[in-house]
Amino acid sequence: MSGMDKCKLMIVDDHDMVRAGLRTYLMLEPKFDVIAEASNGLEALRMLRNSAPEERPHLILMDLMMPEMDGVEATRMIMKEFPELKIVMLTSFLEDEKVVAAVEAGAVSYVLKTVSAEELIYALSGAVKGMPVMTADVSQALTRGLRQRTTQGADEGLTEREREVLLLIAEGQSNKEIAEELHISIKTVKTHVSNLLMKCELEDRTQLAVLAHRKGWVKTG
Amino acid sequence: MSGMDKCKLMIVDDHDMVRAGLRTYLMLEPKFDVIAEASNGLEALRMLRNSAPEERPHLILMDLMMPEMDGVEATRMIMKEFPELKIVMLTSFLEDEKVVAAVEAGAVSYVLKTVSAEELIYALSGAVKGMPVMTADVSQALTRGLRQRTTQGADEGLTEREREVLLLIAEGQSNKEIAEELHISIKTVKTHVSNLLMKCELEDRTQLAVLAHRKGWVKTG
DNA sequence: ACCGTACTCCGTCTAGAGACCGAGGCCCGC
DNA sequence: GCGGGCCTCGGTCTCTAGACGGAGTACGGT
Repeated sequence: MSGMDKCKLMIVDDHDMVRAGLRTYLMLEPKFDVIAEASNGLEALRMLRNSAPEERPHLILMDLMMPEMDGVEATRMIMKEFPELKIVMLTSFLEDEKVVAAVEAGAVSYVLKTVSAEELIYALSGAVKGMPVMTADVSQALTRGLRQRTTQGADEGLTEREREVLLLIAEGQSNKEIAEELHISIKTVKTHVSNLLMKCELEDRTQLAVLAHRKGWVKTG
Repeated sequence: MSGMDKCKLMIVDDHDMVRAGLRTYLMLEPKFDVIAEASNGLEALRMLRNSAPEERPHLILMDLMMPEMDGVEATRMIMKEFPELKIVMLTSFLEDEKVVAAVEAGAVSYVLKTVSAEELIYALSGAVKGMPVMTADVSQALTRGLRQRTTQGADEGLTEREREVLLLIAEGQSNKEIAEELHISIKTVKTHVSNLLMKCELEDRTQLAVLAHRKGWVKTG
């Protein structure tokens, strides 16, 4: 896009009031034009698919935590179908893993919701050009998260079934309970657990449960 | 306050943009007048203390999660010093424990950030009269949280030593490792673990680890 | 046809977990 | 002094967890 055009924005956040706040923020900068809003990732994706190319936004302000489809997953899918779009991730919390996941998914920038209007506009202006604008704490989280990833990177070598078992372990269930819940024998559960321990390089189920909670793989964590 | 007066509001939230959104929400209803804003509980408390009684707000819209002092703690302290104020808790997440804590601290209502402007104004109008306005999911969370509290309310019947052991279990350590770290014998560790299981009404160390993470008793959780 | 991966199940075996019993030392309040 | 709570340690016992080896099925790619 040329420097004189208006930059078309899409806001994706499940909180009405956050969207309202963003709109007032963006009113300060006339070059940004909010042309669409969605309340979750899936809705955003559908809106993009159902719109003509010239109607699509240039930039998407995407919340990280949303129902239906979260920001990381939505970013991944949107970047696959519409790689020309720039996505800025917006979030309340600064979690190392999430920052890494967002950047890996294709987000240009990662902005905390504590930003002022000026800071946000600065970050968006950079993002339009594909330039990430990160505050010091975000970039620290990014490097910290990457370092953790490489040292204990056993994130996704897990089977679907193994992930199921892991989640149940993280709920505090015994092998017997897991076997009943999944309709398999205890022996099979033990096999899965052994494989999990081997892949994650841990020693017992308690450490698996701790890992799952630390990584945020379990809901009520 | 009489029905004709304007209702003076204070907004407490660490996110600039949420405050901006709330202001635009409240512009729809002229009887509400936002007279003050704070970005955390401590700041709100200080503002109240440094203001004359006639300058103080009638109603406070308080975010739950904030730096410095969170919404529950702030509510507790504000209600102690200014019991005539009504406080509406505002949050992104529906956690049973938090709802109970908020109500116990003295909040009139508990509102999710997903509300629309109309719903928020309705809730605030009720809160002014001291009437809690809860959506179905919030009241469900409240009753669920209260039930959990009574059934497994063994939050603080734990000994100092037991808490130490619990934290190490929540780190994924074995009895032997815990014994070495605390310089006691394995037998003693087993005693503490048994007492923990009895007091928390759980069945094994993995469930203890899960409990500790769920309750947020461990840092990297 | 062959190989690789995922999922399933079986038996055996060892070490740890946890229950249940008891006991001694310590400190504090009655 | 005496009781009670906390921390400590011991023994015995049962059961689960997990390791290890083997094996069958199914599905998909080469």
